[in-house]
Amino acid sequence: VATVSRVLNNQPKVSKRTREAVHAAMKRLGYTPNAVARSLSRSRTDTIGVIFRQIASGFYADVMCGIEMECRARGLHMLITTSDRSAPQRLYDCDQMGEARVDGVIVLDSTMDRETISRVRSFGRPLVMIQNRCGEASASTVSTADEQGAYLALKHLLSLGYRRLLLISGPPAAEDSSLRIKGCQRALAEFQVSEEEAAMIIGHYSSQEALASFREYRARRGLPRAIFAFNDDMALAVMKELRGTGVGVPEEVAVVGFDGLDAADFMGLTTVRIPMMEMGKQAVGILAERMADPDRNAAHIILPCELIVRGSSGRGHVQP
Amino acid sequence: VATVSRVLNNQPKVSKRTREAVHAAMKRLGYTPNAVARSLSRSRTDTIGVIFRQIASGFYADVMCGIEMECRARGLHMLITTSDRSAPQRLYDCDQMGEARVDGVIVLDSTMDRETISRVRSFGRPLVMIQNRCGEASASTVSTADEQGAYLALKHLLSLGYRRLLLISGPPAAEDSSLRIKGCQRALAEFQVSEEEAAMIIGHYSSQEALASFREYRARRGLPRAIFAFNDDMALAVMKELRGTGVGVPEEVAVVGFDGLDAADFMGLTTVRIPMMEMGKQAVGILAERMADPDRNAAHIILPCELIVRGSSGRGHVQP
DNA sequence: CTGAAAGCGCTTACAG
DNA sequence: CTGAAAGCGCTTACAG
Repeated sequence: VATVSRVLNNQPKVSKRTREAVHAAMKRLGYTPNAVARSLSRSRTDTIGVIFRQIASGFYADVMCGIEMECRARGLHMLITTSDRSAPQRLYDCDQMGEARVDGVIVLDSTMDRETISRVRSFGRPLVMIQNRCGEASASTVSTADEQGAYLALKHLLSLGYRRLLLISGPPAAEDSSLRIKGCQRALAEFQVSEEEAAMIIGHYSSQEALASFREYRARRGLPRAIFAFNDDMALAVMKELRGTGVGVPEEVAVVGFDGLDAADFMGLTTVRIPMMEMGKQAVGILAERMADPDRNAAHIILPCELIVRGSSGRGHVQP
Repeated sequence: VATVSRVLNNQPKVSKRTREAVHAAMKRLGYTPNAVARSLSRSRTDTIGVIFRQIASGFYADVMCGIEMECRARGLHMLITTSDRSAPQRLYDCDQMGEARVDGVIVLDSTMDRETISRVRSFGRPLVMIQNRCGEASASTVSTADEQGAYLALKHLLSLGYRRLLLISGPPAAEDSSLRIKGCQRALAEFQVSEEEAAMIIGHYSSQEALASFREYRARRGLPRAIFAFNDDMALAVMKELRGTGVGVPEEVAVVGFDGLDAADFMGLTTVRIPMMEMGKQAVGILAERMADPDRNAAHIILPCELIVRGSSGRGHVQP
């Protein structure tokens, strides 16, 4: 038994002869190692837990794709769960993940609450947070240059001459959303445009909520000249709403999004592209390093993002 | 130890007093059950393996969402892997899943090869295949009314008066694609339109491959009057190509897809909507039943699909 | 109703 | 280089 184990783990101290004999017997008997037993004795599962806000959304799916690729490359399993649920359910799901003894966790939910995070911390395993650190100093993070991306997007709109801007933000507590707001403020300052020229409504990164807020805003204040939504889902929903109500995009209202989904490409939406797959890969990379060496310091990776200009932002406002 | 186990599993033969004492001690010590050990002794992991063709694609992501929801509802973990890889890599990934001792497997890849499937069968666990049974008589299946859906789609185009049709199919070996071809043939027969009026190119369910085939077809034979692509990804790619080259959709070429992605809604693409989440849920449902009772017969579920008419198919060809 | 004991299938010092 | 033995943390008959 011990020798078989050594052969399976490619340990050096086995004679060529027995090694071959073992391989032959394994083939003959159709033997498959039992990873559960291995996990128990090694107290290591080679499995990472991934907590997403939701699955069926372009952004999360793309990041997950990167995570999956890198897991495969490193021989890791992935256990996934979704966090867009009621608080008790979410805590329960996290506990389940903890009981499964994952070796590390990736959280991808910029709206994640503190309680859930602290539950995840209680696993005592390395944690990597994507897009939001939730104030967890000891967690590693992978994010994108949110401030800069938003700055570029708003600068783009401002330099085309648009004023009367409308920003559609994420949830107030989301770190990436706050950073994007900062980027917008920087652009406004640079163009010496007062912040009154840029109204803001909260869209919670949800196309439905963004749409509801937008309709309300529109009823009260009329149409803005340009809209910058902090993700593509919201931008696309608003763009569809505008066109559906006979408003020309970009002729009457210019629209810019954030993320770089395929759907944005299809729809000709100007956006800020985040390297989603790369984020997923990097997250697995730094997680695996901390799993191998738990004393390693938390790493913080910030990936660049890029403004992609398409039709929805138009060629600029004709100055009077 | 035994008593603690009984408490954790809510077994009846425990006095209220000890039960409470155990709970108190658990809380005090911050005890978390070790699911790995439980799996080893029960030889059951409460985990299902899910093999997708790819993750970052609307169709798969939506089905996965349904799978995840149902897994949560039933207390199952899910281990996922992607099958859109080289054959050796794919086999290796499946072996890894087998070693992890999943209790059951869901395969969602209508292009899956026989060898991989037989490897998955060798786990000796229940298997549910979504959209394609790959000739595995003993596997349960969940699919949609492919023949009927395609029939409705083509009938829609034919009844609008379009002729000179172009079908863009999936891979020849994919069962759902074959069924859709049958549905198209039925519609053609019903309209007494010869099959020459409906050319077919193979798009392999891939927007890139479909686009390449389409360009080649167009160069050789010119534009058709209407296109029916067997999934939305291909339909959207072709629609974008047409508009990008100055061809009006639907004025010059009508386009219809299949799947019912959100992107199709955004783009105003007429399509056949498949209940993707429901497919995922049902797949977990019948898998869990077979996990509980392995002698149960294979189940075969066929969910309805529905034609959603939007702008891309137009109001019909003006008869000369 | 409760506890001691064997067993799930590995890994890993420990002898030989 | 190889095998016997203990141990990973549960579950489950088996006694009491």
